[in-house]
Amino acid sequence: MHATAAPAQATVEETTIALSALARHLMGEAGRGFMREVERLGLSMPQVKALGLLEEGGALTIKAMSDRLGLSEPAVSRGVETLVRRGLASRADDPDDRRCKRVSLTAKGRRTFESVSDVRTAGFRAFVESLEDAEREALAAGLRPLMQRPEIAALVPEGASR
Amino acid sequence: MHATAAPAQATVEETTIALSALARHLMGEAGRGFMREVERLGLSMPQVKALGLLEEGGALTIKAMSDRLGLSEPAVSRGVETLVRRGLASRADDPDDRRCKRVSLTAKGRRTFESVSDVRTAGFRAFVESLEDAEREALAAGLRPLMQRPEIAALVPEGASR
DNA sequence: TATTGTTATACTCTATAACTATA
DNA sequence: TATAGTTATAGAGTATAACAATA
Repeated sequence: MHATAAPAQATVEETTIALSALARHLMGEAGRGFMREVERLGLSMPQVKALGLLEEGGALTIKAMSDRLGLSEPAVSRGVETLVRRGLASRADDPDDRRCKRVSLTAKGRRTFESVSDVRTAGFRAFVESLEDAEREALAAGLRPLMQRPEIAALVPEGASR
Repeated sequence: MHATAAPAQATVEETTIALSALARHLMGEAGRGFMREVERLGLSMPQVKALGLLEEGGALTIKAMSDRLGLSEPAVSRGVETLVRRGLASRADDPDDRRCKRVSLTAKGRRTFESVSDVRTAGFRAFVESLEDAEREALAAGLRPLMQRPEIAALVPEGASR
């Protein structure tokens, strides 16, 4: 055992435990309002995921959605059918490959996803607002370096940093 | 607008945005292995939640589980039946009120939940290990004050801090 | 022949309603 | 009369298999 190895290892475990506890708290607390909103809109979780996928992804094929959602093609086909029937998505023939259908979000679908997404963000905001100034400042300082990572920065919604 | 209000408000929004992005990253990344383990064990999400409830809660009635899981009593009754059949939970008559059944975790059920829980923690640990030393130190410093909050400290598993 | 999407079928999970047994 | 739990039934969502259209 090296003296220099101990602190880093301790920080890994300490940070893992703290991060786990925080994540569980956020999922439980902020997730409640999220699930209520999803239910209020009469959506299922896979449908919400599909809307989120389409919101970032553009015009996707059933196959592409099936791969990224981890659902069978028939399940996606039927799910998309439901979204189209409710006016949240639209289906168009692909001119380049007529076997494919291209699924896109309608304006209503986009609004619906944003509504769900806003409720989730509001849950996180409520948590942040519940913190003491010192706690919030410390948390902000701890998160700031992580936001430089592209894989995390990519998850910031478009107009959020304005 | 007061000059002192602006920084705090800015920190709330900045922190909310960063926390949202981190939470989404963790749910997506660490959640993947979690879902794989749940599937590998042939469990559904409500079953996992039920195991978690029983793990902390002790001997619960169907009614109590129904309330806390947000599921109907018949759904819980059948779900528990499945857990009992698989040897993960046990059902006993309540001697004080013979209308009630008391549901508890078996040793196998406890091991099963810990297995699922460990995979989730491992996902968080992998993220923490992926960080640079400076990032990890900063995150640890940012989380430390939050761990003083009882509602978050309560979510730390029993033997985790040893 | 291979691939995309849909339809056919069966299974699981859920909720509401009706029922049994206790209180 | 009210409550805890189960059973009956129906609806939503899923997967596998079989099929149609296109490449």
